[in-house]
Amino acid sequence: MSSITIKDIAKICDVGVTTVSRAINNHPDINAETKQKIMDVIKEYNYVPNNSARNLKRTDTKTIAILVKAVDNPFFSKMIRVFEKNIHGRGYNFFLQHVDEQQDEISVALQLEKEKKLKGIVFLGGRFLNNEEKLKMLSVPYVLSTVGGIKIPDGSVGTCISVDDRKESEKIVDYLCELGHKDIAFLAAMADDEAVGKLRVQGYCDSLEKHGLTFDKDMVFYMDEKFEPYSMKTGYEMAKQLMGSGKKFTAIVCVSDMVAIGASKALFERGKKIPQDCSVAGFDGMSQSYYYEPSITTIKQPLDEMAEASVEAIFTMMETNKSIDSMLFKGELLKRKSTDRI
Amino acid sequence: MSSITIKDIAKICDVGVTTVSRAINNHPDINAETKQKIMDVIKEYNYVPNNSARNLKRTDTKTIAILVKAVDNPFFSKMIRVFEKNIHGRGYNFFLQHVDEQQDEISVALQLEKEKKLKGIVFLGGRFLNNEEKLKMLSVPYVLSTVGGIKIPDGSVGTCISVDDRKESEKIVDYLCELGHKDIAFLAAMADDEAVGKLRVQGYCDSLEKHGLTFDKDMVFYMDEKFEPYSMKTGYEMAKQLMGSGKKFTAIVCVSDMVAIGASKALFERGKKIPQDCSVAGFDGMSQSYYYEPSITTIKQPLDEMAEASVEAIFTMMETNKSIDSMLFKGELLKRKSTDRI
DNA sequence: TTGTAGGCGTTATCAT
DNA sequence: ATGATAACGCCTACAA
Repeated sequence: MSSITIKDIAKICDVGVTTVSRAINNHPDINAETKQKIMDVIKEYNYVPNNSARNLKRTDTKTIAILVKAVDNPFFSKMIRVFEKNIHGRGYNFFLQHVDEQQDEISVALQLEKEKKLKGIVFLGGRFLNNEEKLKMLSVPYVLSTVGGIKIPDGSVGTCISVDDRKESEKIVDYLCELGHKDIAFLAAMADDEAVGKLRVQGYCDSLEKHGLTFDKDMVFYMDEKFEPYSMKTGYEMAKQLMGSGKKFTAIVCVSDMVAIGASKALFERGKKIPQDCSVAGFDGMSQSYYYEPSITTIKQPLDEMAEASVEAIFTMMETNKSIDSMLFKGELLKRKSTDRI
Repeated sequence: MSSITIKDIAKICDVGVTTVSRAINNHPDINAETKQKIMDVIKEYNYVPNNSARNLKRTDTKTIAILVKAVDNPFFSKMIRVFEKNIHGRGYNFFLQHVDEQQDEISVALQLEKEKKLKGIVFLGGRFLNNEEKLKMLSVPYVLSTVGGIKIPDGSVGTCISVDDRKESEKIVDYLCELGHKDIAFLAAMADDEAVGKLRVQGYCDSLEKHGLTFDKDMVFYMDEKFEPYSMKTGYEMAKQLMGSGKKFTAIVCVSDMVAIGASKALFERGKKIPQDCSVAGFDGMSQSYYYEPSITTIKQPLDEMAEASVEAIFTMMETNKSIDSMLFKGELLKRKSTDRI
């Protein structure tokens, strides 16, 4: 049952293992004929080199890992394509690894770093707050992509790339204010979300203040742990809570497009019309927001740019071995049908 | 720069490498104190065992790989959770690997099988038609999950698990017929999709025939390669094509919920009302179909059951080393607002 | 152009 | 309970 190895191939071809290795790895100094013969035998016997053995021995791997937290974030799949293109374009391989909700992404990275002899790591999403100690343990450069506000600890090489959550959140609330809304509810992330969640609420506050509106903490609703975060379901539940609260509101700003869709459903169920009875805004700029009826006003995150910048950053850091300043990207306000003058 | 190894730990603790290995792997015959001391040192030095070396040496790994084609299929993420629960519940580890559109999933599996010493493989989605030769090369049992109609070649151990695409497609078209529709368009998968795509079209035909309606090939629209398959965009484009064709239709059945959402958008753009002017039906039963306005009539695939059956099957095959008959699951017709009497 | 031998970091075997 | 040592499968000096 033990499967075929390079030695077996060597024996069959009546050559040394080195020669087989050369054939496999496209080394230059090998006779074309012998190489052909070896490749034929390899194909015939379905020989597949053992990657563990390779990784163990190899030194210069030219591979970058992308660790994705929460696979089901449709948001990320577009970025991954950009990563792929750009990384391959530079002659590197990349390796996509999913990190599930319970796993700690840094621990996974630490393992992979050794196992695959990585040159760099891109984290797509994830929680890094209060994790400086662990980040410091990473011995290769890393990018926290779509993650803002993390301080890169001295002694490690990394950077953060994200949209300017606070400013963009302010921007979309500004828009609603300009449309004449004064009672604007906010459907936020989990109460303990210190990163994205908090920043977007702050932007909301910034805008209210700027427009002379008073912030009412009861107009902010936080996700319940028991629903999937950022999901339609959670938006639906929050909107029901809002409506049940008796608070008066003419607009709802949501922490994500999916939440906005869920909230809209709750409004429709109560017989409300969007935007006539209530305006609804999202955040992220996912294609769902366009296809929904009515199309949803949102902030489009510049995913392509951010992905490109991430690759750029990781390669720069791999060369210089020095951290780069964090980058904040601007979003784009997409004015659509779900919002209107009051 | 070379990182710390088991030998270093052994030296620091003044014990043999074997003892350290025992500590790491929770072997029974080791003194509790020495074990504690070793674990402390490991923590202090942030030692992480090299997985490549482990995999190389290990024999009994108790791990199953799940290869997912097209991560961004939101459809799969729910199943993955079920897999996780059930596999861990049986004391096995599992490893999630993403396979991108260009990669050949069987080749990836072949590599992983060796690299990770896998005991079994679950393929989630993917194309396997005319790939019997390659499937045969797999030396561990496998399940093709959400994939129907593939013949498991002799000489390998595997099975297929999927919804009964043909029957369920027939079922939803039946429902539209019962509502009085006679001009039913079908937005299908790619023309060359011999699996899911073809089966669902067949179900459509079955139903038409049963109801004494004549099949009109011009009422079937296939996805264009240039759009992302099964996406809202592709549904949108197909619906526009349909409307541009001049064909009369009172209902549209779509190959997926996402396609249905895209198609709905196109209808709305032309000022059509759903379901008053046109009924729309999807397939899959994704939560999106519920949250959309109007909620979309669809066939709900029993994802949980299918995932559980997949795990059940892989473990059974790992024990018996014999293939299992393919399984077809029934879906559930969810009657919602997007469809109505003509 | 080709082959031999040693070692990558770990675990398994066999002593002690 | 613990340790020395030989694999695991591959790559890479170095030698021929």
